[in-house]
Amino acid sequence: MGRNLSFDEKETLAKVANIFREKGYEATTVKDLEKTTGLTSGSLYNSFGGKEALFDIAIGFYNNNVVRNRISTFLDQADDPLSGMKNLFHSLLNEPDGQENGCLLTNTAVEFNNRRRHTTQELDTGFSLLEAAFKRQIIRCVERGQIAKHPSPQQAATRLLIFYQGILVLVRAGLRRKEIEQIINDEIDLILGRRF
Amino acid sequence: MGRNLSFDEKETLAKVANIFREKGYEATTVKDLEKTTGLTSGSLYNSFGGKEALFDIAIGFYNNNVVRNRISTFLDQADDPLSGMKNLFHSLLNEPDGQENGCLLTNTAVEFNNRRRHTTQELDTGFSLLEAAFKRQIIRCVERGQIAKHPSPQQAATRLLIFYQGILVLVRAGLRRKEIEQIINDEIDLILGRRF
DNA sequence: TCTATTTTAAAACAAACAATCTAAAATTTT
DNA sequence: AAAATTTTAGATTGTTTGTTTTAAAATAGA
Repeated sequence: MGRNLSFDEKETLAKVANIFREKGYEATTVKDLEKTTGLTSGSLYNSFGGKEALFDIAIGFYNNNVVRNRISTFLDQADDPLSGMKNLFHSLLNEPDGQENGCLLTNTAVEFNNRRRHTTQELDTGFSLLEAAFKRQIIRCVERGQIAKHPSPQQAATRLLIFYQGILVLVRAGLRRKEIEQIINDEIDLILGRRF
Repeated sequence: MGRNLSFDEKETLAKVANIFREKGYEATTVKDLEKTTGLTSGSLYNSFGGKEALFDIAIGFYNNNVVRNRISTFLDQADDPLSGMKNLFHSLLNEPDGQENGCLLTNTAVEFNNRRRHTTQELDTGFSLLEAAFKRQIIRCVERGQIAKHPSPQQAATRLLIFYQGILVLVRAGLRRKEIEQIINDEIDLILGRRF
């Protein structure tokens, strides 16, 4: 058995997912991947296959790490479920690095329409992850008495998913941050059926 | 003064806008442009400049023709403003050609983040066109007594814009058409403040 | 009809692309 | 320490990319 990999696979995939998130699949070159990971194309191809395979792996990584982590932090672990929900949406507007790269799932869904069937499947997984978390959170809000019993938590969750994606489109374009900031609380209250 | 152009400029731009809408900027090659327009690269470069210039021109065309035309047909010319609004949203789910290409503005906003500043400007124009039309329509709904006087037509219009973009993301990925179909009427009623 | 000017088609261009190959370096196992 | 096996870096591959050039065809105006 020869030597081991000199790089941390998760760390590399995080970097890869991030550059794909920033530039999209087509605009990202293998040279870009070399630069951000610090590896050469030989290493990348040896470990992951080609650019396309790397992209698919990166999306899976994004689902199982980034998305799940955000759901866990903002929703499941939140003491106050309603505030947690709102915080999650507000966090879309203030990305840590100041860039406006949106979400890899959103960006990929738009870049490829229904051409690439297997990414579509990964995307559906990611969207379903979000939607299911929204639904859980709505039920928690009801249990805490923060909102009235909702006629259809499932439908409300899908609405939130659409709202979530819509925000990410405008964020990605760098448009209307201030307006969206003010809208989020109202819209969530509205979808969740709070009356004032 | 030599000969005139042998092709119709508007017709060509419509085809160009459509292929960019389908495949995105990066994935569209000059060969694709030649194929869909029936012109050679020489003609295209002579008339419009390069690929990038052609893209910018195509977005302008899309705003001033496709978007404005949809607003006019579904909203401004609708006898029943509330139904017109709902019809516009439902039309997103059933594109005539069966493909799911979404909207050129949405797709472009996501493909380029805030890298390309001049497309950002055209995008803002397009989004504002939609938002302003939504606002007009809300006011018309109030005048007709279809909804109660809205506390902030402007804010509601922005919400509709976000909802609109969110739908286009899911449509583009070919996901959840049936669910969205059922949600549209409720969500519009909700944003517009109809009580049941 | 003639001339000037433009469009057009096809070939040609350099640059950039994803992908592969090669030989050397590294390190695990024996 | 030796042998086996893998990673690695760098060079190189053949394609594809966007763009330009060329010469011929077309046509508007005089």
